[in-house]
Amino acid sequence: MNLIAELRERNLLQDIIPGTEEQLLKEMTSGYIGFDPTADSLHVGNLVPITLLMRLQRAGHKPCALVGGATGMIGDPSGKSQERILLDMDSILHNCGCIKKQLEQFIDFNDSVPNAAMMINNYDWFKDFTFLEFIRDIGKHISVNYMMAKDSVKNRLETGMSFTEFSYQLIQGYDFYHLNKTKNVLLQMGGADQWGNIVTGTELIRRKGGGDVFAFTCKLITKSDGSKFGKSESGNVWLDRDKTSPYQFYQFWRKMADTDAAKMALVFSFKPVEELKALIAEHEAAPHLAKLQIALAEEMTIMVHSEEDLAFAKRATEIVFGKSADSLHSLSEKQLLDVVGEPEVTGDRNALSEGLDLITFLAESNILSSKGEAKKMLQNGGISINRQKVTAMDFKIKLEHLLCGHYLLVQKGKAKYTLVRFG
RNA sequence: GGGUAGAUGGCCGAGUGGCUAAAGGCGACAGACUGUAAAUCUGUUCUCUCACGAGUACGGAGGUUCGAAUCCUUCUCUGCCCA
Repeated sequence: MNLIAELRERNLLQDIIPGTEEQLLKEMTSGYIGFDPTADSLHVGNLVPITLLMRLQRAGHKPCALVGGATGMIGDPSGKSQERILLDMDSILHNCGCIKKQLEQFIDFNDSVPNAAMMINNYDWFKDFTFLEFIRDIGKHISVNYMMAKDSVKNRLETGMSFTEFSYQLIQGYDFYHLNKTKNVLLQMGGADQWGNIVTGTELIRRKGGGDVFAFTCKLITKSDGSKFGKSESGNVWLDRDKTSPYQFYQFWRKMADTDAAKMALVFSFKPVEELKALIAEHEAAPHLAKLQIALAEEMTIMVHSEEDLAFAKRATEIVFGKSADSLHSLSEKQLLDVVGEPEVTGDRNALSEGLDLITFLAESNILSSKGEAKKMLQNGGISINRQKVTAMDFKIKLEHLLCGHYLLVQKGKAKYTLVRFG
């Protein structure tokens, strides 16, 4: 399989060092991508480099996931308009651990295959590297003029940049050199914003007398409306199920704009390009069916979570968005819990006999942050109880509202729900 | 080290003694329309309060004043120019 040709077909390829395609066709090649430990979970934006590693492995090559314990301490200025706050050592180590664990589920580390994946942390080779050694052995090979010409630096010349961030490209460049020398890694991949850092690495390898190395970058994922990919209503969409539930994760893909769906499907889906093109054609003919979004949401939810999580997400979607409101009332207790999940909030059943004030309850149960907010949401028509919109400001929750005698489904807006159990 | 410009709500940005919880924009949240789309329109957007209202808040600290985001002192940080 020709990886590069496939990426090109998926409109993913941005820059490529000449000879890369030939190298990948010639023999099994080790290629790496770095992940920044900026948070304790990866998010959907990281799925692009993750799928690159997966595609690399599926094409018969050896993927290498680098967790940036060292580079994370410095802060990559690429694409950033401002100096960043440094993370403390404890968080970096913690984040590295979390990210490693997540990466493990995507690529095959089983040594029985010749192209088993590797996981490495650049902190391991930087922790004992002294500053003097570094600037003498490495810094000497790269001129300041060369470093200044990089976009990541040039863009910051006006607004300022610390020496720390300025030196970032050398640190990442050294990674490539080190991996090339010690693990025979010949390829570095990354997002388009990484090109400058990658090239510093290849330059360093060249000047230190190494052999040919290769690299390519992927187009940065952009949405048609210009907003950042991977952000949704409540911030980042994480891969960690405790931060973004499988239902929310499924919804993120399901709600993707029509104009973005075709592009995203090509980027993220592992379905053959031919199949995707057929789906895209279908999607364009009948966009209101959202077939493309659903197909992608299904594939991604299985990839990141599981078949069971997908089934759950789809059932929840049916209840939350389904046309008939009374289907909710016909469910048995088991079906209800199966479909919307375990209750996240509990309430006092005794308070219901004379009616529990909804505004007070929403605020006190922390479903909404305050009575003021609850009142505003209610006024706006943004609150539904058991799929029934509530507009009365003095609405009282009573025993007869409960589903299966115990439960109340509270919705804020359309897609967000909380299941409450009384008694 | 010298000079100079600046720091305002999630972001951008107006405001240069009371009419300022602070214009406008973006973003975000919700509603209508729809297809859980886009575009459009409407409402909300410091905190608490059903509301009246109260409390915090224009980089930090102190001061002038009946009254300060606005004036003064000082500190911190940032840009630019000179050394």
